[in-house]
Amino acid sequence: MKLSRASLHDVAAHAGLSLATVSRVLSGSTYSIREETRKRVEQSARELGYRPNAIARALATNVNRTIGVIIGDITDIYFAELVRGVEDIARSQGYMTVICNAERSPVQEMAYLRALHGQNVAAILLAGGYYPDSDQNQDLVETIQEVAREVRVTCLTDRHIPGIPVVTVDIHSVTYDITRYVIGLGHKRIAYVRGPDGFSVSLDQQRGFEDAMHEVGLDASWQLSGGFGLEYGRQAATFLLANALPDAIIAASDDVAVGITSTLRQAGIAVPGGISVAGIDDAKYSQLLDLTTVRLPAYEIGATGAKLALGIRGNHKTPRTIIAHRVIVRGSTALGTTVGSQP
Amino acid sequence: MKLSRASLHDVAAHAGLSLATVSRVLSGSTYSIREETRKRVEQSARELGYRPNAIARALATNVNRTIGVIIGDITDIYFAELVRGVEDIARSQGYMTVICNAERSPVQEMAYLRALHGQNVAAILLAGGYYPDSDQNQDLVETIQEVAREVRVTCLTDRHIPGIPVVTVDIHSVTYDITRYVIGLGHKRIAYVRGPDGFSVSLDQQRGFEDAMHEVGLDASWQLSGGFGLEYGRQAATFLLANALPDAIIAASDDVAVGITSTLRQAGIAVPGGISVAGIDDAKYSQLLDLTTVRLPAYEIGATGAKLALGIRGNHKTPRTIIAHRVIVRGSTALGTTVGSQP
DNA sequence: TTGTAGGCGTTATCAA
DNA sequence: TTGATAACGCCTACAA
Repeated sequence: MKLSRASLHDVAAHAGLSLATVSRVLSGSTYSIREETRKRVEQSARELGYRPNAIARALATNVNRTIGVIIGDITDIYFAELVRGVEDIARSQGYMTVICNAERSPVQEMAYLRALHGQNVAAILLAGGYYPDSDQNQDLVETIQEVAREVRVTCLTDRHIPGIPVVTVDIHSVTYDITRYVIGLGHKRIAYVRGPDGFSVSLDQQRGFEDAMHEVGLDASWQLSGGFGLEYGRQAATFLLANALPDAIIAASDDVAVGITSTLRQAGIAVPGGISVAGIDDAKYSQLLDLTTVRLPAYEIGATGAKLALGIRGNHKTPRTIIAHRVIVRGSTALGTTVGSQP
Repeated sequence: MKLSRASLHDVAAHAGLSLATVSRVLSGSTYSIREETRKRVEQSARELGYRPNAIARALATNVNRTIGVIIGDITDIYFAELVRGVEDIARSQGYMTVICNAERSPVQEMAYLRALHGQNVAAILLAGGYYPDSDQNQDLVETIQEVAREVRVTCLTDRHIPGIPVVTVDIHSVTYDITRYVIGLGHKRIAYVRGPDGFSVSLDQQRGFEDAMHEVGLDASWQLSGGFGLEYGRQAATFLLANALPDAIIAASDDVAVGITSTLRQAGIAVPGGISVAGIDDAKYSQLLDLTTVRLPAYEIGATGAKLALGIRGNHKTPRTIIAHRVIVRGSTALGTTVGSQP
């Protein structure tokens, strides 16, 4: 019996008061209202089961206490943690968070950007890398700029768009640091399993790896292209097993590292005895699996982005905020044959 | 320079046409419009950078082409897959999906329910179990019923609320089936690591385990309370190692099973040689880790729920839709000592 | 084919 | 302290 929902108008009629008065009571405005009147309004509202219409309210006030987060892949634990960071801050400020899963598609990112803009959200957080050379990237950048003229857009990945603040980890340093650590263990023949081809994060990671290798005069050309999922780890390991094995492998993500490790072990190769393996993320299972990795502060990135966007921190002008990462040394890497360097 | 956004009114003025005509062109209505007029409107809209205001549109039409999903834990891969199912269907029907992460809190579920209701979404999908005996459960049920009078609410877990359709897996059978499978391998001393205490899913699982054990006259009292995360698996395994070890362990989730398995192996216990371990979920890593488990059709549940809610399937009256699960036999379980039964 | 005007549910600005 | 009434931006009979 889908009754049509009671409006302010109905409550006013029921209470024998004006619309304005009822609105003042029910919108929690700090207006002075006679106590008895207030009571009467609340009573009527309750009897009629009144629920404010957020849409109408948003139209009238032109503010919507909602913050939108567009993420690259809901299946990736990195984004899950990032979202939790956003939500905690948003909730503490009385904002609701809506999550949009773009599945790493620029087309969908644009659609969500438009949709959130249309919803008049207070802020939009755009998380996840991009394909700099893709056909749609230019469109996407334009859409971002367009939307950003009317709502605060913050990028939670390292994009360089004038006027759009960025909160991110320094991806180049992440791979640089883990590579240096592995080199420090004495390994020389180090292979690197990349993320998706042409993806911004992959490119930054790759440069980090190469810079670290070149800096000590090692060959950085042993690279396998892949992705961030487990299956790429298995593929890479299978390929290496069928060809030649390195001393150590650095993977684009913990998932990939796990795929590599379990495939190697199934083939009878000890990790770290035979080959050292390191990942990137510090996913929740990594500690348990004793995986050496780099902790990416996903939660903090989300939280900091939300603070920035909501104006609790900085003035949304800070162009680039870097959140610190940290190499986490665990048991999937061990000293190489050549040197006994410090961890 | 936050220009105030161009409205239909502005476009009309710019094009020298009436508001109505412009609206008809820009809202994609199937009205007959002179081609030249249409061109002129589109031109003006482009020049002014017009973007429709979804809020105003929703207010005027009283329809909002968005569907809301409230999930229990964004960190849990089960919900990620479920959300993907919802999104695929929603997108195919031209709906946008917003995800709300309630973190298994009834209070937050209520808040999101209210908020989505206020947003006038086309449908709300409520996924994730609940605490039947918690203080807030009654409030939550009432909120659901209240909201459901005005927007289609569908539960994606086995809740029994009059008038609210349910799409779910038969959880009791899930544990029953995996337990029977493990029993069939010849194991007798079987321990069960539960989900969170008092949680609906845990209770159903537990009954499934107990029924299967009792049916063949085995003792079902070897249970450890826990949760769905990795850490509970490690805790449980640590406890068992310190006390007595069973022949087989059935875990409330794949994460828990992985926690158990790696902890046991680190302690030198072979899996499945020493102890068989089985999980529930069939998470994406389970195949790689060769874990025996039960495949929970999260994606299908999401997709079916969305179809139901959007009226593409059934008439939203089907009270209870069960999606099939399936035991996936892999290498973490092996024949027990007593019997050589069929897999 | 195009235009006029009323309404969607709220808030906010004036008066009273 | 309360009440009219004009926005907010858009859609849609109804008229022209």
